Formats: sequence, C-alpha cells, structure tokens
Amino acid sequence: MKYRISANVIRRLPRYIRHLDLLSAAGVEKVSSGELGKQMGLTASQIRQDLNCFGGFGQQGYGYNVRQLRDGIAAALGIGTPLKAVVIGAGNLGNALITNFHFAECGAGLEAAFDVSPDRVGREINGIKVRHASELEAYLTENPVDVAVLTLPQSEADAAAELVTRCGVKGIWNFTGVDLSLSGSDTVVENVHLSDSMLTLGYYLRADSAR
Amino acid sequence: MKYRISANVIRRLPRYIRHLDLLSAAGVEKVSSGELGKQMGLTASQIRQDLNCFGGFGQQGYGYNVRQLRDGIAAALGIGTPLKAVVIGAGNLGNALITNFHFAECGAGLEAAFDVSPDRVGREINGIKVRHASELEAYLTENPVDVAVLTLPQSEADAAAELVTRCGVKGIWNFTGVDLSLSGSDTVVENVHLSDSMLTLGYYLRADSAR
DNA sequence: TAGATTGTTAATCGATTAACAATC
DNA sequence: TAGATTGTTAATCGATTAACAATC
Repeated sequence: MKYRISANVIRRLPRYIRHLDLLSAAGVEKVSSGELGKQMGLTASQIRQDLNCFGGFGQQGYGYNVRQLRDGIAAALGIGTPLKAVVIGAGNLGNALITNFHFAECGAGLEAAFDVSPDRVGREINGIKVRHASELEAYLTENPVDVAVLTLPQSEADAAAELVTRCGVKGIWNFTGVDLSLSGSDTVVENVHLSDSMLTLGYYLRADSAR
Repeated sequence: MKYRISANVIRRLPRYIRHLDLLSAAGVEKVSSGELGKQMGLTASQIRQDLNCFGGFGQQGYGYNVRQLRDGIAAALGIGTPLKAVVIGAGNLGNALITNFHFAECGAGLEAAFDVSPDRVGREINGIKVRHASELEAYLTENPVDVAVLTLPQSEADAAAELVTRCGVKGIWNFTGVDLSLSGSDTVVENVHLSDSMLTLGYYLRADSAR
C-alpha cells in the first residue's frame, strides 16, 4: 500500500469477490480481464487497474486464476483477521442482523449485543447474549472491540457513538440514519442510510419513466 | 432535466435534505453555500454546482432559504408523488423494514408483503397484511406496483426479480446480496449489499490502524 | 450604493479508458 | 516461436474546485 487507493476501487472489491465466488462454484478456474469485464459490465482496463493496486495477481498470456485472485482480494480487504464487533440496539433491525448477517464471511466476529428493553435483555439471539446497555462501557473496557453496529433509535445515535469511540472502538457501522458528528476522531464510519438508498431508487425510477 | 445529472449529485441530495431538516428544526431560516459547506464538509462550489442542476434555489447576496431549498430538493427527488411498494420476504429483515422504515418519508407507500412461511402468511405487521407468495403474480396484475423490496433468500432472488419485472414493477430495492441478472430490462435496481458495506468498513479500519 | 452571495464559466484534479511494450 | 493477455504508461473524460461577473 504505497499510495492511497481510491474509494471507488475499494468499493468494487467486494463485488469482484462475489463474482469470483460464482465462477468458482461453477468450476471456472481461470478468467481474463476481458471476460471478467464482459460478465461484470466493466472495462478490461478498469479491472486490470483495480487489481494492480494490490499486486500482480495475473499472469501474462494466461489471465487470472480465479481462486488465487479471490483470495488475493480477500486478503487485501483483511478477511482472515476478524474484527470484534458488538451490536448496539437489539430491536427489529439489530435482531435481523444478529440472525441473518454473516459476520464471519465479512471478516468480523459478533461478540455481544446490547439493549435497554427488559423484553430483550437477557435473551439470547442466534447464540449472542443481549446485555443491558448500562453494561456497555464496562464491557468495552474489559473486552476491546473493533466495530460497533449502531441499530438504535436516532435520538440515541450520537451519544452511543461518542461512548463507544471513547472506549476504543475504531469503526462504526451506522444504521441509525443520522450523520454522526464525531469531529476530530479518527473513527471510521460506514453509513447505511436506507432512506438515502430508497430516495435514490425513487429518483431513477421516475427519471426512467419520464423518458 | 435537460442533460443527465451525475449519480454523485443524486446521491448527495438525500444528505442535503437531512441536514436542512436539522437546520429547520433548529429554527435556522437561511443559509449560504459557504456555511452549509462548512457544516457538511463540502466546498461551497460543489454545493452551488449541485443545486444548480435543479434550478435557482438561491438568491444572490442572500443565500438559500432553508425551507424552500429543502422542498426544492424533495421535489427533485419526487417525494410527494409516492410510489407503490411491496415487500417480498417477510422474515427478519423484511419485518424490520415493514416495522421501522419510514416509506412515506421516502416517497413510497407500502401496500403489501409476501412470504411462503405458514408462520407469517396471514399475519399483519404494522398494518400490512402478509400474503402468500403464490398470490404475488395475481396481486401485481391487479394492483400495479412500482417498487419491489426483495428481502428473501439468495436462492430465490433471481426468480423473484424476473417475476416482478414481468408484472410491471419498475424498480427493485435489493437486499438479497445477489447481483441480479436483469439483462435487457430497464428496471432500476438499487442494491443494499450489507456485506459490501461491512467489508469496506473493515478495509478502512485496518488501513487506519496500519498508519 | 456597497457588501454579500449566487449562478456560471474556466481551471484543475482524479478516475476511467485506450494503447502498447513486456512476458508467459 | 506465435498468440494471448498482463502490467503500466499515455490519453480522455468527467467531476470537483476556483474564479468572477451578475445581481439581490
């Protein structure tokens, strides 16, 4: 990682992995940038540029070994050295993530969940114990955690972000829909703003129909 | 809409709305591109360029009226003429969306949900009736729907996308994690690939720590 | 009118695409 | 060796930033 790799490149990497997994599953062993581009709707140039940010995965005159390329990208993303994660807010959405989301496949390990509702505290969801939010600070102090998944009400978002950051959490997966104000800190925030996504869909849908 | 507006601009619009709502709530009535930029971490230039894609919301020497600008952007996004939506797959995630997501605020109206599980079919979630998936095709034929929200297992994703597209659905909000293969159709697909999001977070987190 | 701030044109920067020499 | 395809440099394209005249 000599220089800064653009966010566009990084955000394409998961898609490469997904597509390569599909090829692997279909028994394909090698692929050229040209073919891969055709399948994924990208130019061969772009693919070669993207991949060369991370090193020479390919072989001239041959192409890329599917398995090897997949593993190379996975390594670049850091899958393999899992990050410790906790879910904060075990309501509907938190529940859905705890139950369905494959943390392990994304290089993370879910360790605990927190909530305030007596209905939820004490329960176990998919093997994860739901603790009371009042224990959060003590927990983070004793068990260093890398990522906090925020799935709590908007009104609590900023306070929770502040608390976890103070307790050493380095990344926030933010489902609250609020733009967190963590000025000054070097915490990495990944926003999943579902409203933004729906609004964008709506825009293109209407733009399309207008044609 | 004389020319094609870049996706970058479109994806910033929801954020403008969110921030302007905050200002409104705080009683702020006017804002200049300079101030707004400082608050949102954008350049004043970019803000003026963005806004001018949609028309002269501002007034020279004064700035932008917060309320008016907010409404202008909302209009550009088409909030106000709601799109009809159905949720397909009423499991954990579908449930969470039906219960928590504010469709109305995003210019959509949720009309129905579909599932195959006998535990879920017949139930009502947040006022939305869960119907059996076998009724989906007939339903869409009788009740034209704009958007299908796909929250079903990956194995069903492609078939569901094909069916709804065939029945006139113009937009898909895709939570399945699969890259849908809707070759040829002009359906708009908005992907919410949570794994991609988590992987990206992991990348930046580790890149940060490495420094 | 003078000051502020927009709308818009021009300059810069970065990302994508094209081209091609290196090499398997 | 000849053919294919990479890694990498150069050209193009688009997006962001800067500048400034228009105007409230």
